[in-house]
Amino acid sequence: MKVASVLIPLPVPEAFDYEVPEALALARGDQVAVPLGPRLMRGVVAEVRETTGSNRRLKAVDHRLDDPPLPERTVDFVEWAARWTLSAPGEMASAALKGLRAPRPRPERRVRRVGERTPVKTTAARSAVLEALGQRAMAGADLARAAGVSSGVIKGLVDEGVLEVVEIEAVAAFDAPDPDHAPATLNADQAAAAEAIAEATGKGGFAPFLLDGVTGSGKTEAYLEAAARALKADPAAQVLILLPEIALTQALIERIAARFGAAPAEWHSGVAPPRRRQVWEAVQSGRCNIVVGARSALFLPYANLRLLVVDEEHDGSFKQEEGLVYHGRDLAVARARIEGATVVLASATPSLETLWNAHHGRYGWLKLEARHGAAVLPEISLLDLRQSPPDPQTWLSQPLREAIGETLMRGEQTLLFLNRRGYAPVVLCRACGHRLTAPDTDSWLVEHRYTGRLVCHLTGFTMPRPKHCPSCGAEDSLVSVGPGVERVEEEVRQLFPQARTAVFSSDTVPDGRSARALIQRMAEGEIDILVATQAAAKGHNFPHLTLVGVVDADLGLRGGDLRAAERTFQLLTQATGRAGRADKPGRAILQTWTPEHPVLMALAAGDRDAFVEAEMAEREAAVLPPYGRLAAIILSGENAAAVEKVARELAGSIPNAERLEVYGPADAPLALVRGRRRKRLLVRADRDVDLQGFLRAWLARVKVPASVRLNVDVDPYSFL
DNA sequence: AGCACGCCGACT
DNA sequence: GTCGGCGTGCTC
Repeated sequence: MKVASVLIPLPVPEAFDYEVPEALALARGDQVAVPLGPRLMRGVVAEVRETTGSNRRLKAVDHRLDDPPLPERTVDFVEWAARWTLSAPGEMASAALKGLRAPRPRPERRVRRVGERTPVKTTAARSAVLEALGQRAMAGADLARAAGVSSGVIKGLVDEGVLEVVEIEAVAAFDAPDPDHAPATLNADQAAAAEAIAEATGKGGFAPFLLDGVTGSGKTEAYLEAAARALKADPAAQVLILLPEIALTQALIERIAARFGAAPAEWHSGVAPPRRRQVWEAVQSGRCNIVVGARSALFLPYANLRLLVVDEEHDGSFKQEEGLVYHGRDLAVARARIEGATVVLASATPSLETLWNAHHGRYGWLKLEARHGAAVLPEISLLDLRQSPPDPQTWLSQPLREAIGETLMRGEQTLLFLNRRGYAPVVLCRACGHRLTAPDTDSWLVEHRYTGRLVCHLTGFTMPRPKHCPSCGAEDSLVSVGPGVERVEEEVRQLFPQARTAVFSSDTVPDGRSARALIQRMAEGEIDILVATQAAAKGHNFPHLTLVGVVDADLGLRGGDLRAAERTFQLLTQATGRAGRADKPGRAILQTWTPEHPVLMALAAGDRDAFVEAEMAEREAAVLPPYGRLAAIILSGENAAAVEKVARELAGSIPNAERLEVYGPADAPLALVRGRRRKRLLVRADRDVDLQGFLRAWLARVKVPASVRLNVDVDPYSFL
């Protein structure tokens, strides 16, 4: 008897076994319908094996589905990713089936002539229709427009049998990219990098690279050239380019279309479901060669994936925190290993993990030193706020104000960077000191003046600004504390009433279209001063921008999170890198209360190596990533006592392990979210410890009631 | 995730 | 006396 292990999209720890009917030939990767309790479910065959009967009565696979099978390597990847992240393999498999939720796009309906048949009654309108149509097949609406008649005329002809409606299956066109369409001219560094990547891809087998080059050094041209060579050597090769944010995809798609004469497939949550099915099927059948997407594109069923690029690899947005918890960059490397493909991690400020791998020779290290085109790094200076403090209730110091004024006089642009949405991050009561928080959540309510409301950035809760303090009832006692981008813009408007200002944050540009519109206005010089959060720090270039002011360079350094320094360095490098061109040198001014901080000193000196060295030394001393590994266990539930109990049981049943410690349980940094109490345990292990094995053994010892949710985050990125 | 079974309040 | 609340448990 044949038995199939089937991955089912449920939070169960393993595949379920089913008997395979004699008549059904099944293979790993096939999609099947299997009975589960009273219903039929979609599943993916993980394994088919011969057995001599079972001690358990198995249900039988119902039938094989029409949908194409997952390639074997895709199943390998899904199973590996589930083991790595300690998540249910079936749920991981269902991430690879996301494109199949929607039906194919509706077939297009067109009308055409039936033979030589003519209408019984000929009218001017009917003649015009037949004239406009000729022997073609046209969409009814187009034909009506072309003939200048109403759609009723066409319908009449169809009813009479003179015209017929034909359905044309909308076969998605994925034009083959032409590697020779418009090659870029590369400098020596770029050419060498492209050559190294292309050579590895041609040879086949797993080959990871760090593509390391400052903004403007032309990383994109280099990896696109490598992709072109890979496609030239093997026209069936597939290339995946991952970006941290959907907002960046459009620009890259246009560059690829220009370079290859054909647009790549786009894959992210904003793509319409029917289109997703087309992309899924085209990727599975190998009809599509280049995919540009967000991290979820990692789960597509590639027929022949040869090259993966993770652009801006340091970016925290690659970490998925909800649902399946995984790091897109790490899984990209794993997928490349499983596919025997080349993977390129590109960044101007690589993550310490990636730098560690490059330093230790695990990744090839491709450096782009030469600055491409005319870009020059801005001159960065630290502005000591202890010496020139801003006036009370303002946030821009005198020297920064003067610099903005000078820039304005020269007709150039200023970017003021503050990574804080809204008007004021905290609202508190002067009478009793109470800080306003969302109900059932431990996070401050942020004041937004554009909408006139208080907003919880964690849960989305909003309320009007109250008249009375909700704690002590005092009237008109609430004050807004600290600056957000809206408040800085208010200050700018008062200082420079003649300047054209705008705010760029996820509140003012909620979608890709409005973001592009604002970026365009900025690029065309219609804005003098842009106040922006990190939403504007990434990947946009503004030719007239010559001054970047960082309002609060200390912001990310507070809080003492593992990656605080690293994130701040990356973010501020990106933000300050926006300024300047060869003919208009830029400068960046960082306002700080701690100019002696090593991160800021390294930034001012433009010395990434110094920063990396200092930060690596600290991580090494504490054996933290990349020298060690971490895993977080978050318990949450509405019943605080039940959460507490599970936390205690977990703490009481830690397996013995060497070179590994468990910290906690402690309240998670946000101990209350949407009424759910949250506790956290943190595991630290040396690099060579089997962390996942330890976690599996540990969690198997404790029974978690349904009222408490347990989330495992292997290699956590943020610590909330 | 569904969908069952299983013990305690407001209704014909 | 029942109908139904969703807490707990199972699905090969």
